[in-house]
Amino acid sequence: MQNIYFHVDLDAFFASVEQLDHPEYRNKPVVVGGLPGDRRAVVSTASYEARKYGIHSAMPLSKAVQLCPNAIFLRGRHKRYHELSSIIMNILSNYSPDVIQISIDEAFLDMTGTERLFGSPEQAALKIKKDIQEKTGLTISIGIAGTMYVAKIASGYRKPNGMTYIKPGDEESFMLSLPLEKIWGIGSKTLQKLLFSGIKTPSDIYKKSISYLTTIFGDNTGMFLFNAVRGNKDMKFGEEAKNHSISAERTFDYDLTDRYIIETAIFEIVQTVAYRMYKENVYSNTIVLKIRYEDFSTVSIQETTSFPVKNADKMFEVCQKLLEKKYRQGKGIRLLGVACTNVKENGSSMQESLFSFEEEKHTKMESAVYKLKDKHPEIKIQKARLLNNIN
DNA sequence: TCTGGGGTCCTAGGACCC
DNA sequence: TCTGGGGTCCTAGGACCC
Repeated sequence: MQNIYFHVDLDAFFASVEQLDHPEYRNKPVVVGGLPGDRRAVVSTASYEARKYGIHSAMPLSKAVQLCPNAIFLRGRHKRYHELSSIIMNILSNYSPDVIQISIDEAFLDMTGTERLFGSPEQAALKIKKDIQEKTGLTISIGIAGTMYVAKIASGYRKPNGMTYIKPGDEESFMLSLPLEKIWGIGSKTLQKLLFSGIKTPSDIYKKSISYLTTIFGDNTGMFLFNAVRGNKDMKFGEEAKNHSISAERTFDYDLTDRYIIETAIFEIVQTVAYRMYKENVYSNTIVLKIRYEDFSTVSIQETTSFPVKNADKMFEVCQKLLEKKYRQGKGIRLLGVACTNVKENGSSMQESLFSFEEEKHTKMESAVYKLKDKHPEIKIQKARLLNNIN
C-alpha cells in the first residue's frame, strides 16, 4: 500500500495565539521574544505582518525593534502555548492513530489507509484544517507526501494556511525545484560549504557522485545530501529517541566575573534541572557544565559518575568540581548551562542499590519539598544560596 | 544587529580490553 | 622491539532543528 504522511505545522504559532487571545493585536505586527530594551533577547516568533518588515525567528530583538519600532513586542506566555498545543494534538489524534509530535507546533500523521474514513489526502487535509480552525481559531499548513521527510518540506511550501500535496513520483522534481536553504537538514554551515564548492542548487548536488559528497561532507552528511535531493530521505516512524537529556541554561544580561556569583548562578540552574528530573522520575550518571564566555566561545566539560545523580545538592557538587577544572578566570561569562544526559527511569537499574543511604534520604527530602511546592505554589521555599537578582 | 533555550545526533580521538 | 584490529565507552566540540 502507498504510504501517506501528513506534516502539520501551526502558522506563526506563538504570535497567532497572542492575536487570537488579544483581538486588538490582529492584523498588526506582533513579535514574541521580549520587550524593547530586553538585553540579549532574540525573536521567538514574528507574526506574518511583522515578517513584512524583515523580522524573523532567531533575530536579535534589538534589530527587530529597529526594523519595526511600532510592532507589538511580547515576552510570551508559554503555559498558554502548551495548553493550545495539546488541544490541537488531541484533535489530530482523531484523524490518525499514529501522531508524532516533533515540537510544540508540529506533528506528523500517518494517514496511510484512511481514505475510506476521510476521503482523498486533500479532502482529509481540508477536514483537519477546518476542524482546527473551528475549534481553536488557529490556522495550520499541511504537507502531504509518501515520506515524512518530503511531507515536512511540503508543509513549508505554501504558508500560512496552506496545503501542498507531493504525489508519488513527484518527490524528486519537487526537491530539485527548491532553493538549497529550504532543504531540511542543510543549515548555515553546510550551506556555506556547498556554496564554497560551487554547489548552488539541489540539481548541482544531484549531479555529484556519492563518493564526491562523502569525501567533502563526511559519510553521514554526504549520504544525506545524496538522498535528500532525490526525495529518498526518510525517518523511521515511531522510533523512540534514546539518550534523552534534560538541561537548563541561562544567558545573563551582563557578563559574570565574580566566582561566588557564578557558582550561585549554577546552583540556580541546577535547581531547575533537578526539579524537572524529579518531575520525570529519572536520574542521570552524566552531568555536563556549559560555559559561554563574553567572546561567545563556548566550552563544556562533563563527568560520568559511578553513582546515580538524582538530587540537586549532589548535582551541584559535581558542577562545582567541573567548574574548578574548566573555568578560566578573568574571562566574563555570558551563559551557563547544566545538562544531565542519558537519563534513566528511577527504579530501572541495579545501580541504585549502590546509592548510599544518606543520599537516598537527601533525595527524599528534596522530593518532599518539590511536592509541597507543587501543591502550594504560593508558599515560597527558597534555598539560602539562591539570589533572585543576579542581574 | 550582536547573537535565547531546549533538545538530538554526529565526529574524532583516547582509554581500555581481548 | 618498535607496534594489529575490532569493539566499546567516554569526552569535547559542532551542526542542526524549532
